[in-house]
Amino acid sequence: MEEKNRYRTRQREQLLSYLAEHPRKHFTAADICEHFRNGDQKIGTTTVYRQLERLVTEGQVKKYVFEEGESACFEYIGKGAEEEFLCYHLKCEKCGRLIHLECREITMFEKHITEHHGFLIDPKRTVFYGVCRDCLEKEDIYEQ
Amino acid sequence: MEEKNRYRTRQREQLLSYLAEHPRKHFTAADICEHFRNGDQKIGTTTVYRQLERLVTEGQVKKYVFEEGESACFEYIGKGAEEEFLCYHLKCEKCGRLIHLECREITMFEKHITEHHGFLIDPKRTVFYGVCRDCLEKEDIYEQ
DNA sequence: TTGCGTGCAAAGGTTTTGCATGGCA
DNA sequence: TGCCATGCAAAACCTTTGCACGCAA
Repeated sequence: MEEKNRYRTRQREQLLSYLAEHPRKHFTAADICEHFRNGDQKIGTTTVYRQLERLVTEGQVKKYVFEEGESACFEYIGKGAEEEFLCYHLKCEKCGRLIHLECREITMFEKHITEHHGFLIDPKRTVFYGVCRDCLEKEDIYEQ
Repeated sequence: MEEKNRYRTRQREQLLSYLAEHPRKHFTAADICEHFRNGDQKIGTTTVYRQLERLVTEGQVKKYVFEEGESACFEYIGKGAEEEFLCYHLKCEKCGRLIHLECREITMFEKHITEHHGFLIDPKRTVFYGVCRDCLEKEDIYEQ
């Protein structure tokens, strides 16, 4: 999947900057549209959706779906080294923390899925949802 | 959450039977509406949604919500052990197919993540995005 | 008879698409 | 100049709601 010739437009730059200025924050498409609704900053809804889609494909932004009926959330994760670019992410459903997973096991698992199930996983799109260590400990305290 | 007085209607019985006849298969609400579109089997859309919701509440049916804007999937699990039926899914980004993953490796991987990364993965929410076998083959033919 | 269930039509909300125009390289 | 990007309006989609009628118990 080669990067085609792409243009740097005002809209793309502004959108990306905005996300990058707020790491660890979740935005819905609507949030972003709202922010870029006025004056010379204006970005149309369609463009917001299309650029977000591209950024997710490129791996600069993660997309989450939490609850049904809620809009998808987007979070900036940046453009790191090539390796980091390809790493998987864990997302805590309790506290929202995003964990970068650096792990040899997953490479093996990936290979297994490709070879035995004929499926090529896309790490940029894939997110492991679950509960992180800290939140698990809190649960233990309060629920048991 | 007490069960209120509930009626056994033709629609409910037929819907439940249909699901029960296809365990481990996932249906969208649209699939079900489609199936019950004709003749004396007819069930209205609203009823399908409302009964599905009830069945989920009762625990007889599992509901997966993977992507906003895409339909939720429903899967019959019966009245028995609920946890055993939790499995992972692969989603093809090309053709949109949702694939049940039945795989021993992932259990090992899951365990590794829990033990070494302190993160408990939620299979209900987690989906592996990528490209399925069929679409990979098509790509090979046309793109190379 | 009582009140839950059904289903049509319409609403609600998010995301996508068609198409003409705009703008980067 | 050649493409890609933009953005308006409209469509597409999934799901929920209002409301009158139907039907199980």
